[in-house]
Amino acid sequence: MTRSDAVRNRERILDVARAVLGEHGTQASLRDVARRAEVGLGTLYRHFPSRDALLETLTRRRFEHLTARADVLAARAEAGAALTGWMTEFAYGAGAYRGLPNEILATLADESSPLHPACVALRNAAQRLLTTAQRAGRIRPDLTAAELFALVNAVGWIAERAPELDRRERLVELILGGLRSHA
Amino acid sequence: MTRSDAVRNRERILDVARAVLGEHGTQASLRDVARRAEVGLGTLYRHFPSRDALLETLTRRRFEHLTARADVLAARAEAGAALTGWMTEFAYGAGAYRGLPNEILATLADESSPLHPACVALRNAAQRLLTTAQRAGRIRPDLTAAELFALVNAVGWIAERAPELDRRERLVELILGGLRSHA
DNA sequence: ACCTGAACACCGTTCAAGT
DNA sequence: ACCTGAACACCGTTCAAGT
Repeated sequence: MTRSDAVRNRERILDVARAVLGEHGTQASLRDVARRAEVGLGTLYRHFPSRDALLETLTRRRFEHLTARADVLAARAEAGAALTGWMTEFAYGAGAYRGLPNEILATLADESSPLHPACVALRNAAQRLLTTAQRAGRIRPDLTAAELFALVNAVGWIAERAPELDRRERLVELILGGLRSHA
Repeated sequence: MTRSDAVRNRERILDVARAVLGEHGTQASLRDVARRAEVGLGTLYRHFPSRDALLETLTRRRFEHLTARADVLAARAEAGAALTGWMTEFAYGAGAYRGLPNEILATLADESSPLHPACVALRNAAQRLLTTAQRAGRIRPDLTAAELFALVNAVGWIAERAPELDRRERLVELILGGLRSHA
């Protein structure tokens, strides 16, 4: 049986973590989180043994939503529009915390991370949308899911460090349409 | 007159820094650099008051070369090919140290950094190539230099954390040509 | 069953003391 | 004119001691 003070601490940590990571990004001080949650440092580590474990809990819902959205869009929209829409939603969602696009791409290559499965699920969602769009002849057939996934994360990466480039749909459109003139 | 031990220390620090940053990227421990250079920690800080100051010295030549290359390519090649070539060279050059694309984009918004002028020069070089390519009708006229510069840095960013995506020319081609099918 | 904070091994940065 | 390393204020992570 989990003690009531334990569940209360867990909630406090998560609430504070959301605020602190929202302010300082994924590299925020975990000590600071423990302090502001008025909880011993060991308590934070007991509930979340690593930064990625905490991040996994904070982003789980959002990631699951994005994974599900891929299939919803694929069912409702035309293949090209579905991919465009998902890329935009993903670029905004993955930018929830500064440093998250970085974390996602890094975690994809780190099987030991508790965040790994969620990232793989996201990449697989991109893969399904991509295959459909390619079958419909809307996306170049040589594009791989790894490339697509890297590029859409790059959109989030760019947006978070160039204030004048924060409109994700614009960057998504540039990448989908290319930089060349089609006159 | 600068003392001979001072110039020797400076060289030692730079040699070691090249190795350490090559191994651990731009976030490498400066303490580690001082230790391996067999130099007091204060000596490192005397020669390079900040991480960016050290980085500026380490990358100056490379950045100047890339800035100059923009004009060489513009003079020799057709406008579209010049831009493609420069983007590829830039993506490889900016990836000299892990974390450098990140640093470049961040520094562009930080006027107080000793690395700032070099980054502005690079962005201006991109601007010149872009304008020429747009006048020649090869690149979409609504693309801004900030967008182009962010995207080419993103190529380096992607390449350094996705081992299977390390061929910069492929990523440059995807961004220039777009993801859509042109069948 | 869980909480706590001291302890350990790191960091970047500054600066008084030395040569 | 320059070098040195202790000192300060941080950090992530672990773990013996407590309730």
